[in-house]
Amino acid sequence: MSDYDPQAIEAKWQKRWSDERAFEVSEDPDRPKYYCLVMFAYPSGHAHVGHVRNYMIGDVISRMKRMRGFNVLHPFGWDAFGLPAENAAIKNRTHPEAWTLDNIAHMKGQLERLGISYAWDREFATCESSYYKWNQWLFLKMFERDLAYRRRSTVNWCPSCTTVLANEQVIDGVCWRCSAAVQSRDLEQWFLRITRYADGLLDGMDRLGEWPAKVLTMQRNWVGRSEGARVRFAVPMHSGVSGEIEVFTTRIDTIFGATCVLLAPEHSLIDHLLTEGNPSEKLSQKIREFRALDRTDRMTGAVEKEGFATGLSCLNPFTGKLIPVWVANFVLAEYGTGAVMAVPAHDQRDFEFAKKYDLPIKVVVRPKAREGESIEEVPLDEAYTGPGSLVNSGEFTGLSTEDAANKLTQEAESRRVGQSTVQYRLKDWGISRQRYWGTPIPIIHCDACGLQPVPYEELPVELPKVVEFSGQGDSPLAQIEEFLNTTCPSCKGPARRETDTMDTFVDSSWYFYRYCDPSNDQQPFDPDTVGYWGPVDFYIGGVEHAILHLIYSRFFCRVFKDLGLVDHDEPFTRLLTQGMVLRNGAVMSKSKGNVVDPDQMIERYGADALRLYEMFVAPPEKEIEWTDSGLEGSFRFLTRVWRLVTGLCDLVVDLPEDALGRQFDDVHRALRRKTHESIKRVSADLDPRAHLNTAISALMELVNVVYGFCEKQDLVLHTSGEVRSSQLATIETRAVLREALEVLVLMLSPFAPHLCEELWERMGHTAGVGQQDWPTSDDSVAQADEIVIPVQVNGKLRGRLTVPADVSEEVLQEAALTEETVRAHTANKTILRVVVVKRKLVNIVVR
RNA sequence: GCGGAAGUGGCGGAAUUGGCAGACGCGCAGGCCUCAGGAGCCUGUGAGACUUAGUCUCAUGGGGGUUCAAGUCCCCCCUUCCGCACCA
Repeated sequence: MSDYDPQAIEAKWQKRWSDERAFEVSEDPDRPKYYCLVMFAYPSGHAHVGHVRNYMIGDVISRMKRMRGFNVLHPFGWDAFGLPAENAAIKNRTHPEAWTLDNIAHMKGQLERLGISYAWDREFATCESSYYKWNQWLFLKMFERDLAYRRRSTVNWCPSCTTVLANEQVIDGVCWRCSAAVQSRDLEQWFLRITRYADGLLDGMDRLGEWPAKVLTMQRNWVGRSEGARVRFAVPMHSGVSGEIEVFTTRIDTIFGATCVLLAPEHSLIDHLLTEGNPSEKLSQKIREFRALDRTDRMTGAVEKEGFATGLSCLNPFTGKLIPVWVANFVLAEYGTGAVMAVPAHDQRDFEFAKKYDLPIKVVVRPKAREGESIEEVPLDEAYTGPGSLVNSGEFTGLSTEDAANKLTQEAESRRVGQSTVQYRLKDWGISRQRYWGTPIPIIHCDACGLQPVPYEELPVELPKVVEFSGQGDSPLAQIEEFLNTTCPSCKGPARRETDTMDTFVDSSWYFYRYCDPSNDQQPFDPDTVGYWGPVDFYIGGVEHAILHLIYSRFFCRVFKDLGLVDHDEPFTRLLTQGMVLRNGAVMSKSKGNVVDPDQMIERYGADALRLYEMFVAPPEKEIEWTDSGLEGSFRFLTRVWRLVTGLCDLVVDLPEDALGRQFDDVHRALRRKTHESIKRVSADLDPRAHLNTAISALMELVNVVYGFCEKQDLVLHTSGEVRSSQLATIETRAVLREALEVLVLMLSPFAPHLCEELWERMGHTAGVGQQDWPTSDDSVAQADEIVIPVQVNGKLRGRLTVPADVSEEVLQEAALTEETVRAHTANKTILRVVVVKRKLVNIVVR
């Protein structure tokens, strides 16, 4: 009866919460809202303690915020579309849906055993047609606004997943999911025009002060805005080819030093040269070689810089001189115009290239530091890329690089040979996936009418229940005649459905809005409802989504805003990226065999101990190494709490309400002080700092102090938790104990909710601990009457003084100078100075 | 290569603004209680020295500096992790 039995307690309270629908919420304009969200789960099969950590952080914050009077939305759901389900289906001859639903059922059970305070009635899975219907709806809205479009282009192809990937899903040249090397393919694909919002995504970051700086930096790099100019170089007829080459440059100020133009191997002029010109066999050969180079090796500089003269020349519009046109393997077709002007003297890559092929190097910028020098005579051993003033630049000579850039751009514009422009690294988001288990793209291909949107009233385009998954051939949907063949909504003639499905990141880009209004069948969500709950106040998830999911969601937020469905600018006000849980130094994974199963831990120590351990071991952002002994320690602490409270609860019930108004002696005052000090510390640690680990250590200190107090009061706690000499306890003792224990249980409850509900009930309360107000500290109680002041001599600690808290500086100084050890160090020395910092320390400077 | 973050006992980690370094926990050691302890409770636990109830010295990756005072601020270096990486 009196032993801490987490299994019994946890089952009891989980049932009660569920019966009472304790965490369901509705809009309440009279209370401040708080939307606390953890990234929803991919139903891979089993949750491990790494996932659990993410959910725990959200639960602690949610429970704490509820006690602080907020109307807290804390939902959960499933990112249920995706390849693993399809692969499992192929392997096990089952259906992706069956596999997915089984996994959801299992994982939901695991989460329920952790006692997380989710509003379960808002749960949904993205594979439900009631959800993905709105993906399709949104796609059509985007199609109407030219935000969704179809285009043939070179795309990332994962040979292992047999599908296309977005740029964001290629990490260091390999597939983000399966790590297979990504290949290039030329395909017709659907894209979402995220680039339209490039500047908005950048500007919005100014408002994301509560995001980790690291994530913002990553997003900024990803968008990769750079200002510069496009300049056209005319190509006079040569071997049957002429035209012009447009280059992108951020250094138009160096254009007088451009001694060569470099083309990407895929540049259209090269195509012309190959088809209409008569290139030498050697040149054709080189171009083929360059084009065959591994895409990512080329992008990352892993291949040596190489080039070959095309035989063509072009006219530098500013010098009026003809310069050679080369094809170079390091020029990227995807970026800018696929052509660059090479300025060897002021760009390190061009410098190396020029050295290698003996191209002229013409200095056009003189560094500030070398004003007046005749720099042309000094041989360069590297490019000078810094600012300075122009030389050898015609009428622009003498201008600063900054002024020159402006003037040259104006000049280029007025002469119609170029214009200023902004270039981004960000590319439109390719969302076509040649797979089955995803949202069908609601488009119909008609030979007569072209691309036709599926009419809104025909949504959703349901995913057909396919039986066979071979893993062979192209899109599985293309093999299903009943799905494929349809009629054109416009001409009613025979037509074919689009057979690609959407990237699952579409699903996750707006699910947080759907939670606000999960069963709306008229629109994705009601704008007023999202107006109440949104944006998400606190978002918790892994840093691996720093650019993927988080940038897509910010994009969708802007689209929804343009559609008039949301009124905020950013979807997630505060972001916390939690650290991973490692075992033996590695991320937990089935293949490594180092997965820690939460169910086993719950069975041995209970969910509360598991929760507490994962929150205590390190700050939430840090990765942690799993240790069983740490979990045992947390269990031991909870047992200590259990014994303390159950052992004393007879003493603390049935006390007069005004018991705390009495006069207390030093020992009692000390406990009260600790209690109120703890309220301050724990409150500040949780909100706003989210330092959950130090909040727990403050609670542990409080428990230690209460144990010490009991010992002083001769209240001997048995192992079994019974108090031996309860009859000796005075009203005063009981009053301060009650205060301490109530505060303890209240503040521990976000971490160990089951235990605390049970203890709270045993302390004689009828309403649940989660419905209580968060305790407030009384500064007059927290204030110590006496404080300990360290005394230093020449910065070294030499003694401590116990003085009244309100001691004057003069008295403090006097006391410090007469302290015994201090005097030993000041004897026979000259006191130069005494630094007195009020309530902090005294430092005596002697010589 | 460029940028960022970090480096504190045997271990995980504490230390708002520069103000007692090592909170809290793990581990370890001793004691109490026990038939027993791998339960519980109490105590100790950075290193070293000495004239060992105490006192002193050293100590926050290394080296300099600023300051009455530095884990915290500045400069240089080392290591680790993360991000970017031919973006013209």
